[in-house]
Amino acid sequence: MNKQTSLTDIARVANVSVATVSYALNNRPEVSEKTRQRIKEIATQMNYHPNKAAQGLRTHQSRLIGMLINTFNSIFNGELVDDIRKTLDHYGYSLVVIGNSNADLIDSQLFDALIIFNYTTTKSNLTALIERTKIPIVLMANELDFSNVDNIVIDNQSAIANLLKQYEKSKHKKICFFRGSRNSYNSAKRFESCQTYFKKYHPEYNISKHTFNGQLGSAPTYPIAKKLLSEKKYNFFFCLNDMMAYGVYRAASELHLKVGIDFSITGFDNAPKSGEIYLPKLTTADSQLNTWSQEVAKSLVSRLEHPETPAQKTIFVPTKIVHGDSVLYD
Amino acid sequence: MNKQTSLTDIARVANVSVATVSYALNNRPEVSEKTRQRIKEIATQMNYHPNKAAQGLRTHQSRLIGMLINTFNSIFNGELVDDIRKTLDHYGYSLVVIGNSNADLIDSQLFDALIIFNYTTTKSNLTALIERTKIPIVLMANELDFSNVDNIVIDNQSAIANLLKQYEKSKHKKICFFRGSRNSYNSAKRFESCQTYFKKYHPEYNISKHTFNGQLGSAPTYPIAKKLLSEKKYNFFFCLNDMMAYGVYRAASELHLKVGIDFSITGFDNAPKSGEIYLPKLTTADSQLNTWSQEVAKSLVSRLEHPETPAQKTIFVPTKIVHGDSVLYD
DNA sequence: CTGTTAGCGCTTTCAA
DNA sequence: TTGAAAGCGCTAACAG
Repeated sequence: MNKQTSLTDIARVANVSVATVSYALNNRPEVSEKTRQRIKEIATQMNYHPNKAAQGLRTHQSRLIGMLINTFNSIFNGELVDDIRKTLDHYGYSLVVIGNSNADLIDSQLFDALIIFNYTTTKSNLTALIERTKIPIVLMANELDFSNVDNIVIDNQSAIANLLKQYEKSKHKKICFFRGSRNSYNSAKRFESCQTYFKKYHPEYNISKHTFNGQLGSAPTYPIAKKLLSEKKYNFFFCLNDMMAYGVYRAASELHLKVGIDFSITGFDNAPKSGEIYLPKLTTADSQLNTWSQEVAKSLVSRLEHPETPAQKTIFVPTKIVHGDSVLYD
Repeated sequence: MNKQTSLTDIARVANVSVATVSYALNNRPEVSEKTRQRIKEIATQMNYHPNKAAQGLRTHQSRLIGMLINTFNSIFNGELVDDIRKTLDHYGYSLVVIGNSNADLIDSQLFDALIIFNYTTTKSNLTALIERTKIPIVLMANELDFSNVDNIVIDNQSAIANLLKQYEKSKHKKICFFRGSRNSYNSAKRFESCQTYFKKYHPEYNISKHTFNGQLGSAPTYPIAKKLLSEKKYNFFFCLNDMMAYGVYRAASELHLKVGIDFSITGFDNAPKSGEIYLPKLTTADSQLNTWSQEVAKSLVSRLEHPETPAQKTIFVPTKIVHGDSVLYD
């Protein structure tokens, strides 16, 4: 483990001061083009790479953005993370993802900003974390009111409204709901929106009595769906995410029931990876990952580059209905 | 963004020197128990958290272990990452995951060690990266010979041998293979093992002629499988991972063919999350994530704590056959 | 245009 | 048992 080359090493070889080397490598105008070239060459030859710790200590910024996630497993949306990473990269920031119990890293002044994604903890833990962390924060599945946090979340409410429009237009009227756990922000929000809608337009129908917990997964949904489908009590399955919808698909396939004919079904998320082998195509709401990741990156970068920029509080990322053939219309 | 408290701040308040504060907080014997307590209390009160950059600069170690991955999407095994993270955590190291194009972070002396997982690049890129990086490295899907790298990989060969034993015992003899791309280390290794086996035991059967590219996914596999199943040319589907096997399942279901009766099939990985809704249970090889992650963490920690420990070159993590009902025996 | 120097926050040697 | 001080590698203010 022989030492990495440092600025001092280069300075010695180039016969200049460390300052000059620093200027040269940071492309600052203080140095002549000739020296710059010479120093850059030497640096490359000596395989120089700046020491991030030293830079960070000196400048009080790391250009590192931390993303805190619960688990690398689970409902974790990789494409979204990739998108955010790329956008931040473009602005010269690096995304580093850390798990749950490494949250203490955040306190060690390693990150310039923070993205909290898919991170479930008690509200008080999260609040405490935010309160002692003064850097810009984006919450992607929460709505909390702090001066340094932007909440950038899916517009669940309008998406649900659009999805329920499909229900209104459908021939199938006996509706039931599949939701996930109560402490999933998105599942809770979506269900709330359903309730509000039904209280307003179909007050006679108490949807809580027709709601099942599919735990946001196809596996837990499948047996429930199989039972419900055989009983023929429902013919519209309103699923609060796609995975659960595919659990229903599977059950239907085994019962030789035709999706979009014998019954209707909608999902949420437009997660093609999981469902591309299912036919017919599912009618669902696309979370527009691209817009979402752009907003997240933009929020952080602008607050980082212009510290006076205030957090914008809550941004609702629009969704788009993707029309499949899983709903039978009137 | 008012400044974080530093050792100096605490020293001032406690009326001691920074050295004493450092001793106290690092639980070193040089300081009296009384002062230690007093200082610790003050530190907590002042919400002190050590600055990692400063620590790292001074000690030349960060206790940060970087994991380099290709994409956060794809064939990325979250459970495995979680396991590694937990084990490292237990030894006092934090895992941070970074994507593809942020590989330059590695050169910035931020990490004490490196895990390269699921990272596809040209061999020369990877080699160059390893050569200029002097810290301990674990490769999880590659076999490269460098003094600072351990290759800790699935024992594909013995797994394939065990899987092919199922084929030998099966009633179904018309075998075909589903593999992924050639630059997937695991897919390549597995296919190689199949070839070696057939050359030895069934030299008359040239398996390349009966091999299809399912791109390691169920979606690309599905249409190919549907065609093959209808043609009835094959009745044993040997899939180099589970996802492709589920593509075949789906095709079979649509053709009303019974898995384990009309034809046999095996997988690889034992990825329950993806397949738990498929019946009957797939016969596959379990990659024993737990053993794997332990080995990875142990290798790094021991090399970190005892720098004289040499890399052990290649460790093959054993697999275990999981018997399902997808093979019809004689 | 180039060099000298202070100092970021921390650990650790050496002296008291 | 405590403190003074050096220095990790870097940036930037200031002097020349």
